Amino acid sequence: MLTTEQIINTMSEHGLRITDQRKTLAKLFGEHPGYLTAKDVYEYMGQKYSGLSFDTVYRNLRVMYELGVLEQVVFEEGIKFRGRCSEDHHHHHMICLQCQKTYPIMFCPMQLTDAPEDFQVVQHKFEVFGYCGECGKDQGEKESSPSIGGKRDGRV
Amino acid sequence: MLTTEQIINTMSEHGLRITDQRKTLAKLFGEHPGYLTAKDVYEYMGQKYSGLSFDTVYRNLRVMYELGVLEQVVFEEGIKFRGRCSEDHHHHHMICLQCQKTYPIMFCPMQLTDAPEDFQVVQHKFEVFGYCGECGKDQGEKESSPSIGGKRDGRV
DNA sequence: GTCCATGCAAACCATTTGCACATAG
DNA sequence: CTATGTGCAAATGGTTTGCATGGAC
Repeated sequence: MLTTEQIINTMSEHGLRITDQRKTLAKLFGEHPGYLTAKDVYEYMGQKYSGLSFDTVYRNLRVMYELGVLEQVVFEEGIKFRGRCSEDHHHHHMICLQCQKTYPIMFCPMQLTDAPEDFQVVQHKFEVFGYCGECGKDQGEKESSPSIGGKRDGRV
Repeated sequence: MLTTEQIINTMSEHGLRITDQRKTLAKLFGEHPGYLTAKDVYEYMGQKYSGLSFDTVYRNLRVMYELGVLEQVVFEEGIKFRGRCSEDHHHHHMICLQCQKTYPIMFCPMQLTDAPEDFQVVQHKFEVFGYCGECGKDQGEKESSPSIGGKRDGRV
């Protein structure tokens, strides 16, 4: 995953101004390995910036996504963001339903999927959901305070 | 995929009233093999029912989904519906980006994914996107009028 | 006749946009 | 100093809800 500095540098190189809010965003995504919704981010940022507005968060998430420092994934509950994965080789993810951390799976099923007949493959998705070692322990017990907003609803 | 009759019967058995609109919905999903958004459905139904309201469409889609006659999948553009797949064994799908038809993939990559360490797998998603034989031919040319709203934007 | 289904209007939620002021470079 | 970033308010788009009427059984 990109580090806080890498994120800031990329933004700076592309002519974006490094405001205090953006520094905080970079830090958040540079250090937090899981997926966050716009709301999660808003709530987190809100602790530090009292007058914070939702639209600024959205704007920055979008800018960062377009710049390529953030990834965006569609879950059932909505869109979530995380720092871009710096793995270079193609891979997939196991995603923890509680803490939302992701673990790379280097195995890609496409190699083994006999693209049938005349189907022209353009893209594929392979994602595994479950509970990671950390979160597997306290199965459904007390909310074991994940780094940021982790609800154990199991929806995907 | 479920047939029109199977859909209607299931609804009837569960005490739902078979209105004309619901018959049409059943027919739509019984005959159309691809994914449709609520809007697609609304537009299609609108041709036949002039006073149609969006909320009724939503309500019926929801009821049918909860009843299990429809499946629901999250795409980047939003949620889409299709008739429930009648394949009984676990399988995945190849989805045509143009006509939205789906083709089953019986191969499941989970067997081969060495669930690493202590990760407790709960669910997985494996989806392949591309163009099917039919749609592959006229690559990006004129809109070859897919059964219902097929835009070739390739987004997933 | 009873209760569910429908249309309408309004509420709701997430996201986007326009504008004036604040501030990084 | 200038252009970009921000907060505010309002618009937008998709979806849901409350209510009274209409229709299936």
